[in-house]
Amino acid sequence: MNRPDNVPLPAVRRLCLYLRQLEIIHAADSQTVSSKQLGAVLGISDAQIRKDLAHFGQFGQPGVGYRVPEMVARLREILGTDRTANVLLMGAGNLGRALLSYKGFTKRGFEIVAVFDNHPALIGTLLGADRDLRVRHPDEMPEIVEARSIRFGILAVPGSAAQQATDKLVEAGVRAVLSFAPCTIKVPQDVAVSSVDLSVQLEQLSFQISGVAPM
Amino acid sequence: MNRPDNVPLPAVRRLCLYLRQLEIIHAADSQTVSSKQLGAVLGISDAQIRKDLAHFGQFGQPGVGYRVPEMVARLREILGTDRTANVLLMGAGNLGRALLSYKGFTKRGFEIVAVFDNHPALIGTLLGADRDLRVRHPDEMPEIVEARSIRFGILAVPGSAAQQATDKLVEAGVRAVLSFAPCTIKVPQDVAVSSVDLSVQLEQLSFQISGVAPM
DNA sequence: TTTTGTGAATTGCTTCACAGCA
DNA sequence: TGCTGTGAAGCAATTCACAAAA
Repeated sequence: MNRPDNVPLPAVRRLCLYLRQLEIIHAADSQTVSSKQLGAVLGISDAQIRKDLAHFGQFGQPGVGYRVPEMVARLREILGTDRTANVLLMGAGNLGRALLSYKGFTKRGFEIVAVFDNHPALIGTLLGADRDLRVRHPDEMPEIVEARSIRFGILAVPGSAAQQATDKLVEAGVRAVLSFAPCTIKVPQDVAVSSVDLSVQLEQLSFQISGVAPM
Repeated sequence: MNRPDNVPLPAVRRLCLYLRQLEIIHAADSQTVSSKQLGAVLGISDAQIRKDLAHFGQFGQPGVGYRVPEMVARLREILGTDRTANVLLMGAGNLGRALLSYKGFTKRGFEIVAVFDNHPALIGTLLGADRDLRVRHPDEMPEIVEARSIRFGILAVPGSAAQQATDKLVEAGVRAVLSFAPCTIKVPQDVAVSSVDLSVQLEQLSFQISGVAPM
């Protein structure tokens, strides 16, 4: 596939948004869309969209726009989500269990197929909508990762356990970690990390609204 | 307070990380820290840290570094988290309930003090660690927002209900929205939004690890 | 006419490098 | 010496503007 090495990370983030919106547009039976239309919905300039797509070659037809079904397929291919990926969950606390019952993952090609937790009381319990996932001891991780070709790990453990849990994931062969831990975690260069710290999100918002209108 | 208007958003994000790390350092009883030390832990250059802080005036002492307790206080003031803020939760499904039991918010100065949901079966039920929060009908929102001076709203509803719910929040007087809905939401210019789409996070990671090592 | 794809211009962010201070 | 604060330089990302295609 035509995969340039220097795609800005902000552009990648936007490509995900394009795909999300195009799937909505596709469901509404529109066959084509222009960069201007797409940008209007997402709050992004049309030029920005064209530049982002230009990293991956020709997409649209001048005077017409982009053919929606083709573009959905192309974006999925680019993002590597054209087939379902197996995901593991580390941490079966409140947040972990909520993520398990979150249907959005499956809908977009990610399926949680294994759950791990250090807590003895949790190991062996059955989770998931169909109670079909047994919580496993982290020592089983390498075996399961190999057997089910798992590349993604979701980290939903307390900050105090985050680095140790991450090391386990990496050692087991996971290639990408989505972390909800409220701390920085260290990984080897070839492992990708995305950190979602919910408090940090609120703090950013706090800054944005402070000083504008006093309270 | 000394609040410049042109602070880059990436810088604000990093300020939150500095605060988080400084609190950890403070708990470990270190009294001072240099930009170099802090940067090493967070994977950020020392110059970057000094530039970010420079937006808000003088912080440190040449030859010594930054005094940790002072800097924690100053960053909290800058971010507007020097006192606890009341937060409302819209949506009492799986994700919403997990967020309710998440202790990280309280720890960092955000407290969920009201829960709303459209679903009749949920209204009136008691949630939270102490079962002290009654799920309310969204029509009660303006009154509660006013009474409890709520500026933050967490949106944990399905995508299909997201825009309508957002409009309710904004109408009720909420100034900042942390959305978990898998779609773009429209708000007036003076309302801040931060969108955490979990699938988009995984898709970004998917792109990052695709094409590096084949699968 | 509409809309893409793209070099050029611009804006914004990060890194560099060093004067000044402890 | 060690470290901050900061102008200058360099780099990256976005926007502009227009030739080419439908």
